[in-house]
Amino acid sequence: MTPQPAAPERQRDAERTKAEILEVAQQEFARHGYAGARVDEIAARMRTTKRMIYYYFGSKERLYIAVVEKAYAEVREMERSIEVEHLAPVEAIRTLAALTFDHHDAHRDFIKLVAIENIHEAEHIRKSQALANLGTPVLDLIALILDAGRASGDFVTEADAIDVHMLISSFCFFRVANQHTFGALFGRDMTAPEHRARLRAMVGDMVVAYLRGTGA
Amino acid sequence: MTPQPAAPERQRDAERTKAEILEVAQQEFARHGYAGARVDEIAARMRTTKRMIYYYFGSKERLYIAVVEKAYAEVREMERSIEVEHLAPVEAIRTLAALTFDHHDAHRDFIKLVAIENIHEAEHIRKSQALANLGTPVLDLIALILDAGRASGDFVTEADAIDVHMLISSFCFFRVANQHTFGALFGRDMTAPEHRARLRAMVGDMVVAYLRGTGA
DNA sequence: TACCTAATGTACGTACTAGTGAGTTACGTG
DNA sequence: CACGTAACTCACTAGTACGTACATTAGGTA
Repeated sequence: MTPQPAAPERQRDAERTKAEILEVAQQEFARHGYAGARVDEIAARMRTTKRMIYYYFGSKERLYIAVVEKAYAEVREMERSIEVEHLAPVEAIRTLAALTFDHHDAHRDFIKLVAIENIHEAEHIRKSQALANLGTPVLDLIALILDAGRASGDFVTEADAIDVHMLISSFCFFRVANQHTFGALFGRDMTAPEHRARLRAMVGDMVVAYLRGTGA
Repeated sequence: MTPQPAAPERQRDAERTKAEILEVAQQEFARHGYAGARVDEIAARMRTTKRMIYYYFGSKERLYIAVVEKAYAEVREMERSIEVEHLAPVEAIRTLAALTFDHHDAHRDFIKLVAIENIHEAEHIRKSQALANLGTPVLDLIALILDAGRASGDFVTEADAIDVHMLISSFCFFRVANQHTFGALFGRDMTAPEHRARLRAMVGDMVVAYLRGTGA
């Protein structure tokens, strides 16, 4: 982030235009779903025109895939920045749960894109080479914590890293993704500050209790 | 289900036609989302015509709302049939978790409709009078189990019925709703028989461990 | 400075899609 | 069996949405 002293401010800047398209497209797709999103609407909300969307991305579908790829890349970037190796197993897993919670809380558009992609049975991300090669750093991290926890005797569980990731993700994802129907049917806004704080602690308690093996 | 001896087999039957429209529409909406669903496609998959959809439901949106109302009504019906009052608290909650798991497993279209409705921020179910009055029998049931569990000393938790419902639902919902992206990214099919059985047990272990309060 | 090309704007075409107008037929009722 | 109405068919329209042909310009380079 070196501050350019008097930015060039080119009128024509491919990178800026592409980035702006992706950002607006992400909002549009997240708000309306793939079929409900309007290419014209994306164009109208920018300083560029619809022509540029097709110039850079070729089609609505390829634009959508680019949006999803970018969103996933950001998640992986965040996962890679997690540092919990210096913590004891119980604290490490609790911290990981809290960070996952915070990440879901902060990236509503990403959550919606994942939900949309699942409605289409992941047909788009399966087409994406970029996503297949992203790797899953968080799984390695969880595996390390689980091994340490079993060695120290804190954890008594047969669950593997994928299970634990699923356990944490399901809680965090559901709270954000289903907030609207849940709120409408049960009269509770899971994203309101008081519930947010309580549920953030709850996901840690839940996963630790489970890993300690007292539910069997 | 009294078997009619030589069914009347009317050529014109409003109820049958309406029911068929709802069934096909449920599939179409679940598969493609609200915007992606095609009224013409729904009509093409039936013995009736598109005109009848408008004759009975008025608009694509009102048809969609009718589909969602019917799906939710079936869930509530199932919830009302749960009988666990004769069980000890730990077994009661474990049974409830397993039944919830089975229900999510068996109603994929419903799961997708809920996901779709959340993408649209529940704007449709908020319009529905029928859904506001459905009630939530499962919450009363959980409240009873929680009280019994606290009285018996099995449960040491501050969580209320809505929290516990959310805990169980999030796990069961995520496994089905996110199976496609999860499978594509982590290479594990959470709906494959071996994982299905394992995860079914896991949701019970998880909620019991949490309620016993050993995670704090 | 002349030139070339990436980047951009304008206007339009084609196909689709929700919704409808108007006419037709089954079927319960008196 | 006549009749009225609910149930149904067919053909059509108006508007929309993705995508593109063509014209234009900025800005780097020789």
